[in-house]
Amino acid sequence: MLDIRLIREQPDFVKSRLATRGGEDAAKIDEVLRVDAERRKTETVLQQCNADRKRLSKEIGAKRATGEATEEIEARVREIGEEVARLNEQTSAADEQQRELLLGIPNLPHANVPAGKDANDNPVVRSWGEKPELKDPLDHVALGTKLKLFDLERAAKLSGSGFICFTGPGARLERALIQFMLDLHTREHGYLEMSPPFLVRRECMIGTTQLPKFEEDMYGLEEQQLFLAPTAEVPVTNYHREEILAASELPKKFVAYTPCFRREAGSAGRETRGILRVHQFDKVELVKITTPETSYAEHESLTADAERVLQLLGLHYRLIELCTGDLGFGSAKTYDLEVWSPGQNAYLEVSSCSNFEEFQASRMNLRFKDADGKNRFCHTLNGSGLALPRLFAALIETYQRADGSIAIPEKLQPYFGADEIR
RNA sequence: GGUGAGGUGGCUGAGUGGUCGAAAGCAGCGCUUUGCUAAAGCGCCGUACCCCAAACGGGUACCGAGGGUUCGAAUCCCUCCCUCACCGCCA
Repeated sequence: MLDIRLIREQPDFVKSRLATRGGEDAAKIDEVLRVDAERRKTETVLQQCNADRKRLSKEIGAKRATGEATEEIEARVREIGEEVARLNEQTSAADEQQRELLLGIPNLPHANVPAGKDANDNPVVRSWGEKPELKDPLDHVALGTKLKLFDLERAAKLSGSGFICFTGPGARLERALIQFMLDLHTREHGYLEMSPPFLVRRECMIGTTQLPKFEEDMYGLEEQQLFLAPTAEVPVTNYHREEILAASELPKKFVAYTPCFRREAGSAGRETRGILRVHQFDKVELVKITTPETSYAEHESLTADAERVLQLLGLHYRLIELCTGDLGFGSAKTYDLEVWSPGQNAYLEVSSCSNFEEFQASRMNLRFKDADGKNRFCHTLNGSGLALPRLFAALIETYQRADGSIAIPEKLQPYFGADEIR
């Protein structure tokens, strides 16, 4: 969340940066300032009362020791006590209100993020490879059905629409991709592999900004007060929550494969054909915890690490930068990686690489000790490396052959154990 | 799930109602002594927040979390969370 001190000291700057996102957050800033001023006023009075009570209580102790009467002071302290209780309630209510307001205000876009209204204004940063030349390519649903790589109808029988059941060579290809990506990131890019819990506490979901704003998109277990993680970002970034790390151990680089659970409320009809938008999918996720000084360099290298997957698999892609109006709630800067899908005749988002700066760290109280011994918030970053179903779709569509079989890219063959599917 | 023990500062560990934000030791930082190493002595050494133009200034809160009792709670009571041990159940 945003630093209340920054809001206090430079409200106009904060408002103008938020305005580039296109929302109406200026009113929230005014509201939070009002609550903050009120809160500090009562807090000062409260602290004065507490000081009085503390002093007088000690006096009672001293007088009792010498046998002096204390009834009068006791009565006074009791009065102050009532006042304290009242003010206490007021301050903690204001505290809570302030935190709630702050949790609902999005991050400031980094100064160099291109201004824009929506996805149409996202500039292409670079692209790699070429669109494959295919005559009447089948899309992944046709291919997958024909070669029995997955079964969407039977998956719906199990869990409803929006679920996939990979089968036979499809299941094996999925697993091969996961293994391939984990090996690449751990062996060549220096990430530490994690296999975290998939169910997480509410505080974690607040820490990485899924809550409180996007609760309707999350699956939760009401009774147990746990949520199904919509991405490994949640358990992995929160791994060090409430900790003070040594500057020397930063940056920390984690890679984790997990299933991801998303309700996708309100997205019915959009990109819902086949396996492109589902309620449960697998993903390999990259997470970094860094110092503020290095986070943007680490952001570039994290993005490059994700791109490497597509390069090694020989899949055409482009990298776009999200403009201010399209930026996610907690992000200061984001690159989206889009792979080419011959079947859709479109680019599919397979990774979103973001630098959250201290937005998440402040929510989860994740800090490090700097060279001067001061505790400062870390910066957190993450990006998919990559999301499986769309990668799967782009891969089988790109490598389909005229005879209906699918070639397996060379780098993947050792993992898949064959050079084609037919 | 049951029973029992426990959760105090970076660590170890005292503290069972008053002057305790908390003894002591270790680690860390600074200074002094010393030919070097070692050792010794002295001092500093938690976090968050509030007031102040600012300070090596003043203040409040925090002893797992939240409530309660009391003039006053690390200390007493209740609820919850977590850790450990044993038992039960289980992949």
